[in-house]
Amino acid sequence: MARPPLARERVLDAFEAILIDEGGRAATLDAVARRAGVSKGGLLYHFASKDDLAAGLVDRLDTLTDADLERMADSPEGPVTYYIRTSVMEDDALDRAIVATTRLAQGGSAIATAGLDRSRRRWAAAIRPHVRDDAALDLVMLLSDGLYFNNSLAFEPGAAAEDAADLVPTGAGLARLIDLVLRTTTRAPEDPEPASDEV
Amino acid sequence: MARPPLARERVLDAFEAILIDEGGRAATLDAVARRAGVSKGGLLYHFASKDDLAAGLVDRLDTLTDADLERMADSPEGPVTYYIRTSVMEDDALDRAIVATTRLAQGGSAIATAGLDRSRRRWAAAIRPHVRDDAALDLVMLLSDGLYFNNSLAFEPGAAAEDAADLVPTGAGLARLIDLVLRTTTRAPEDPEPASDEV
DNA sequence: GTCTATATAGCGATAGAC
DNA sequence: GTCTATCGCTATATAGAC
Repeated sequence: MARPPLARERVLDAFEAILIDEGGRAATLDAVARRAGVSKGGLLYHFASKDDLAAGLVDRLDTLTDADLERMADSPEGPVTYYIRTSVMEDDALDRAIVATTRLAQGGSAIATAGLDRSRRRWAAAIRPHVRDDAALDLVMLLSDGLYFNNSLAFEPGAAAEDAADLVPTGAGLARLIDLVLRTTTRAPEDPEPASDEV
Repeated sequence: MARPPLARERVLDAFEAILIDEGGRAATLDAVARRAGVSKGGLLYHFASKDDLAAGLVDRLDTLTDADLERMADSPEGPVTYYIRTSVMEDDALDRAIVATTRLAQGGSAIATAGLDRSRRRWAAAIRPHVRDDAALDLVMLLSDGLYFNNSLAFEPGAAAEDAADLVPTGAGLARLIDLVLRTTTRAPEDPEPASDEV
């Protein structure tokens, strides 16, 4: 680890913050440097190009994913509950890295797309042993993706924070949703033979 | 409707295509005009500004949402199955409009964010009567969002089309997922829920 | 390691011919 | 209704002083 230069982290924080608060188009080198309290030249000393800045954000996502996988494995509530519960935007370091990287990916950054894909596969692999079958795994993963998708839209400049409240379940609503998912994905099915014929 | 000028539609198609294929940053007026086979001046006759171009895309999304709500209401498989099934990217007009608008929203376009939010609320209102409770509605909506999120990432330049295949269920896997969701959301619960009093 | 100044190119938008 | 030409601005990136 050998803690990286502080200015470098501050630049990365600023990049992340602008991506989240104002969207991908606003995240210019000028804007990032200003927010980080350095000059553009100072920024470019730490990150040689904008692509390098994106790579730095993806590195941060990888590191935070490592830590989250450990926390998830140790979680007393179980990996499924932990994963869904922590998929609502709580503005912690991991949430911010995910939303910021998503913004980059949607702008067209290949490295951001690959980084998101990599983290997602690691979470899926860790969760798989704790759910009934592949359909159940799909359900859990997609639900989490949906939560991030909505939270990320809710944080856009066009959306009032109050309006977002009823888009995504929080508190008791989230608890009921998790309960629903747990019943659906972790237990053996009550009716062992679905025998559905429609597609 | 009084069919709009063809060139206008071609420009909108090109805008959509570039957003989907190359991401938000690549969707410049020059690139859109080139792909549509018109000059930049020609483009700007139909859409006075880039914001106006975004507004045109959102209008298209609204219109396609109208049509989809009708199809969903008439669907013999039922609204829930219809909604989930059609949430995988099939490259039809509605899918393309949604993914393209999502790219714009993540770039920071307030009008795109508002448009997505509006369509999502209309779908939610149409589905609500067909599921058990609000938690079930959340599940269905978030699952659909998750499918779009993944499909939109899979279409990014950084992701090979083959790799995307195992990210999102298709065919039989999708059928099993829908079956799982239907059992979870549409039937009366085996254990009758204690009437909860919040929300 | 951080700054200012500057080069270069690309972007959105306008003007005006046809 | 579509074109070419061009303006003014902003973006990324470089050079070189401190």
